[in-house]
Amino acid sequence: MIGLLDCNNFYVSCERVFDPTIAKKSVVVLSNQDGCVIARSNEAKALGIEMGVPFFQIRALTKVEDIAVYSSNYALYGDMSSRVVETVRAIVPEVEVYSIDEQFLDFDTAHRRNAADTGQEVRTKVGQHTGIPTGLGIARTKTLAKIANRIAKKSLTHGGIYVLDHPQQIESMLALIAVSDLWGIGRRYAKKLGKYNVNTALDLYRCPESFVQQQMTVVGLRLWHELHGRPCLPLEQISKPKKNICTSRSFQQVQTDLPPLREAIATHANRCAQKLRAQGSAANYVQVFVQTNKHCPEQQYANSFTWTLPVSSNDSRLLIRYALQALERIFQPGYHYQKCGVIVSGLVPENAHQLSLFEPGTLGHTSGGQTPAEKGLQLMQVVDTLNDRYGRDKVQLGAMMSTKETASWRMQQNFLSPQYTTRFKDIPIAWCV
DNA sequence: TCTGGGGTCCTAGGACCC
DNA sequence: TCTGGGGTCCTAGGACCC
Repeated sequence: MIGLLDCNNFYVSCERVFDPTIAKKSVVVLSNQDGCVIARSNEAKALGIEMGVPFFQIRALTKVEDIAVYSSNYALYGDMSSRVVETVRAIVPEVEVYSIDEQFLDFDTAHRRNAADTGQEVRTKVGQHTGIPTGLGIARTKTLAKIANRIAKKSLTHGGIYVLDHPQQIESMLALIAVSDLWGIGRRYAKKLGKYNVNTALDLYRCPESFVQQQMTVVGLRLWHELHGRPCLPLEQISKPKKNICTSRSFQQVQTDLPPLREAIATHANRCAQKLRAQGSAANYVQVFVQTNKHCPEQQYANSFTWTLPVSSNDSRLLIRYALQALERIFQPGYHYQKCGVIVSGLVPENAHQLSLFEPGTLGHTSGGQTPAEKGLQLMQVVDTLNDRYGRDKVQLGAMMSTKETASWRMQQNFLSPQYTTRFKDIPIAWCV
């Protein structure tokens, strides 16, 4: 049996753990730039606040209804997520961390009592150790576990846990679920299936296999088998290294000049390099993109440029250099830029990268010393160690740093909670920087 | 008139997830 | 005035190989 453990209203719950005064209040958490609502307490949902609604549309309501509003605090949520996973693993070792607030649990290899009892123990311990409430669905496949989890959360009578196993029980539950609510059915497929009068999960369950394959390819076929209790999606305990890494942000205010864009791109390129080093990868391609605000009626512009690096790299200095050259190629004066970003791709293991024939030091000069690439890697390791200990970007490159004139691109976070679990990193080490 | 039979790699576009 | 930021997989078609 497979379990899906899902943290209830995760970001809201994290904020509540450290501020009990909002335990009973309506709470919302906003996306970056305080743009959209991305998490809501049950009370906020009851007020009709939808997922993804722009904040400005509900700002008045938050005043009237005395709703607590938070900017997203990913340092806090990431840390709390790790604590939840740690607690779960102590009871059920075979775990797939699916997202920041969801894990799949393999109850079969846990060699425990029945899944429901073990699951209840997991929920209790997570609550005790972290203060985060959870819902748990248990079934024979991941897709059915997702459904069971929905039932566990929606229905108060099941106390946050639900086991979905008997065929008749599965069919009667599938009849109550819209096909669009299935894991793997998005807007497009829901619309397409609707044309064939396939509206509930049970309708899809009863479709012929050939129809599903024809209309939804092999992805849909897997979903269909999973609904019938035949696992097609294995538990993936070891997270695979990412194949692309992207860092992008909207600006606090639209930007028209090159200098603040250079600063933003340098900052994003550095973050990409950090993420690469964290997973032990190096990139072969660096892509930079810029875009204007598509919600505005004014003249639009969006463009990107991709460099192929001479050697694969995760050196912040090299990635910044290429990223800035890419920016120079696509920057056009006269536009109101709203967003920019850096994508690195063609990722390879950092220790297996292909040396360039022309890279200095790679031919005939390596006997006694290190190549520049090796030296660079060491330097980056030192920087990472310092920043890990003293806080993000305590040591940084000049290209990332702002002057008074260029700082207006940086993020808006008007409702940020304290770094409750990582606060010591805020202690400045100014003289070291 | 007829015009083989395999492959690989890359990219763009479409679909989905949180 | 104000509208997030990441990712994955699959398929079709084109270029190219022997």
